[in-house]
Amino acid sequence: MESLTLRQQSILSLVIQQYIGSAIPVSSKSILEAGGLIVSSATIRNEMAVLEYLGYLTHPHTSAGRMPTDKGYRYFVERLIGDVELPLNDRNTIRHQFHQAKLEMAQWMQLAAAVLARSLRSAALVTSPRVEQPKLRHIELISTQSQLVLMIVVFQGGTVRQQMLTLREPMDQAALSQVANRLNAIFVAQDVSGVRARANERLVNLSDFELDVIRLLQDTMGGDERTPTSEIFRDGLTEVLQEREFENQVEANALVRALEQPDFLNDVMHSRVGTVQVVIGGEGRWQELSSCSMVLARYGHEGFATGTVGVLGPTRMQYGRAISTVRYVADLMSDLVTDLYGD
Amino acid sequence: MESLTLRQQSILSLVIQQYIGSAIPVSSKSILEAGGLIVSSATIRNEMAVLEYLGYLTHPHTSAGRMPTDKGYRYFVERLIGDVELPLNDRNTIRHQFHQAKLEMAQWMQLAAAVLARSLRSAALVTSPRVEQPKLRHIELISTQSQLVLMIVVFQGGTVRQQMLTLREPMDQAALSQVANRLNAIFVAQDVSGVRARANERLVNLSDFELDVIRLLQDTMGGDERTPTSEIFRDGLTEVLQEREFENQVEANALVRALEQPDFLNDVMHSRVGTVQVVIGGEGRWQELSSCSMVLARYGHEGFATGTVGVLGPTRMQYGRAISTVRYVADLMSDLVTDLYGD
DNA sequence: ATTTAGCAGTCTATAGGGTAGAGTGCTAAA
DNA sequence: TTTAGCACTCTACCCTATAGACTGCTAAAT
Repeated sequence: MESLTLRQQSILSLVIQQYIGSAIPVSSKSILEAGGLIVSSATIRNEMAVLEYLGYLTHPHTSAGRMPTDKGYRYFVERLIGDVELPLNDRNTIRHQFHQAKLEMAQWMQLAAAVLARSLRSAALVTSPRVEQPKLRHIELISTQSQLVLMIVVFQGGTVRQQMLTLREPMDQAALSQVANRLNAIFVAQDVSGVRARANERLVNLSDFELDVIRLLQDTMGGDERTPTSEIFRDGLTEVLQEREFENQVEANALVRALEQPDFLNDVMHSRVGTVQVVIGGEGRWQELSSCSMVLARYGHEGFATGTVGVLGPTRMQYGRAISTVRYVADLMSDLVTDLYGD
Repeated sequence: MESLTLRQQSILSLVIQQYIGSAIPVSSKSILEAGGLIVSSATIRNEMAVLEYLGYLTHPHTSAGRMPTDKGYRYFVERLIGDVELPLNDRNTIRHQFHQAKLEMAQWMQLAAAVLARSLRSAALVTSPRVEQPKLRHIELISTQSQLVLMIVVFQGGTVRQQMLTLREPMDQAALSQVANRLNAIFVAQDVSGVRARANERLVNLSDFELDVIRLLQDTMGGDERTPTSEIFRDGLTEVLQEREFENQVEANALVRALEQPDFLNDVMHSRVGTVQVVIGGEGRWQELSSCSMVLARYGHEGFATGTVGVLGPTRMQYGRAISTVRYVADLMSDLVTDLYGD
C-alpha cells in the first residue's frame, strides 16, 4: 500500500464518511463544504483524481462524484480510524441489556445478536462456543419406545447433545439406567481419547449394547471435525435489507442466501480471541457478499472454548462504531464463557 | 358463500391456476385457449364480470385481465381442489430424505423444514413439539465458577433445559451432586403440580439452596405460559423472496420481519392434529402478510406433545400440492414424536 | 334467455426526445 | 502548486406519442 499525503488521507477519509452517511457519490464541492480543508474544489478534484488513479476511489460515470473502492475502505479501516474504545455511554447501554437474570447460553447468544443488530443496524451473527476437547460430564439413557433409546450426553460446560440409538433386543428402563451408571463411573471426566483408552482397556467386560453406546458417544464427542456442534444465532436481517444497496433484489437474495448457509461463517472467521477481523466486500473470495462487509471477533478462551460474534452490513458501514461494539460484546461473551464453563 | 354455477367454478379455477403459474392477470382469451370450455371469449368475459361482482376476482385496471381475490382463493381451496393424497412419487422422495440415520429431534425438525422448503419452493416453518405436562426425568447440578451453578433439567421425552443459578455460599461439586441426587430421588417422574406438592410436603427438610433449585425447577417446568419452550426452525426464505410479489422491497421486508418474529406462529396456528389449516392473505389479521398465504398443520399427539409444521408463500401458491405435502410431513413428524417421546 | 361477433374505449408499457443540473477534467493564469 | 473558469459529459426527469392488450357494451344470432 502506497503512502498517501496527509491531505490525501483527509480527503479519502471525508469521502468515506460522507458516502457512508448518504450512499451518494461525493463531489469535490461537498468535500469543500464539509470544512476542514482550506483549498479550492479544483485542488480537491485533482487529489481525488490521484486517489482514483491509485485505486482508492471510483466513479460510477464521468459526471458523478467519487465513492470509495474496497481498497479505499481497507486503507480507512487500517490506517485512518484510530482504535477507539466504545464510548462509556454505549458500553453502559449494552452492559445494561446483558444485566438481566442469569440465562442459558443459548439465550445469551440470542441476546448478543439482538444487541449487535440493534446497536449497529446490521445483521448480527453469533455462534455458540465450541469446546475444543470436551470432557464427559454425564450420560443418561432413556427408554422411549420399544427398541428405541434416547442417549443424552452432558459435557463439561453444560453443552448437551442428544442422540437416538436402536436396541438389538428389548431392555427396560431399569436396565438402561444401570448401564448408564456403569458407563458414567468409567468415563466421566474423560475426553475423546480418554474414552477410547478406557474402552479399550476393558473391552472384554463390556456388553454389545455398551459398546454401541460408547461408539455413539465417541462420535458425539466429535472425532469428526465436520459436525459443527455449534449453533448459529442471527438477528437483524431486516435492518440490513433496508439499506440502499439491497433495493436491488439480486443483491438482497445473495445476502439472504449467504446468511442461511450455516457453515459459511467458519470459512470467513480467522481472527484469534482479542482481535477484530474486518472483511471488506467479501475480500474477493465471497462473490455474493461483494457489496457487504463483516466485522467479526472471536470470543472465549483460545484452546479451550471459542465462538464467534460479528455483524454483516453494507460495505459502507460505520466501521469505527462496529469494530468497537463488536469487540466490546465479544469481551462480554468471553466473561460469560468463563462464568459458565469454569476453567 | 354463494353457490356458483359449474361454468363459473371452472372459470374461477382456470383463472386461479393460470395466475398461480404466471403471476400475470388472466384474460378471457387465455382462458379460452386453455381449452375445456366451449364458449366464446365474450361469454367468459361476462362470467368473469359476474365473478368480480361476487367478489371472487379483481381487476388491477380497466384493460387488464382478472386475478383472484382472497375470497376467490378461499373458495378454490375449500371447494374446488379435491383433497388428494400426495402422489406416491413425492411421498417416496420425502420419505427417502427422512430415512437417514437416527437424529436428534432438532435435526429432524431442521430436515422437515428443508424438505418442505425445497419441495414447495416456499419458506418453511417447523416448531419443536411442546410437551403439555412435562415430567421430570433428571436434574444435574454442575459447579462452574466460584458461586455459579449450572442446572441441567432433562424432561421425559428428552427435552433439555439449562439454567444458571448463583450460590449464596460456596459449595463443591461433591456437595452439589449430593443435592442433585436427593432432589432426583424426590421429584423424578413428577410434573409441575407434583413437584409443588412434594416440595410442600417436605418443606422443613429442605435447605435454602435446595429451595432455590426447586423454585427454578418449577419456573423451568413452565408455570408461565409465555416461556415458549419451543424453538422454531426455518428454511427457504430465499425461495420465497424470489417470487414476483417480493420484488417490491416493502413487501419483502414485511415478510422477513414477520418470519423473524418468533412467536408469530403461535398466533396463527389454530388447527388440531390431523387437519391442515390454510391462511390466505393474512386473513385480514396480519397486514404484513397480505400477499402471503400459509399452509399449516399440527403434528404430534393432542394433549401430550404437539408442534407445528407449515409453509409460507405468496397467495398464489400451489395449494393442492402444499396441503398434501404439509399433511404428509406432519404425519411423518407425528410418527417421530411417537418414537422419540414414547407414550 | 343465452350466446356471440364486433367495435369503441381504456389503460399500460415502452420508446423517443428534450432539458436542467450536477460534476468532472482541462487549460491557462496566479 | 494552486486556482478560476469553462467546455463537456452523463443522469434523472418530464413530456409526448404510440402500439397493444383487454374489457365492456351493443346489437344481432341462436
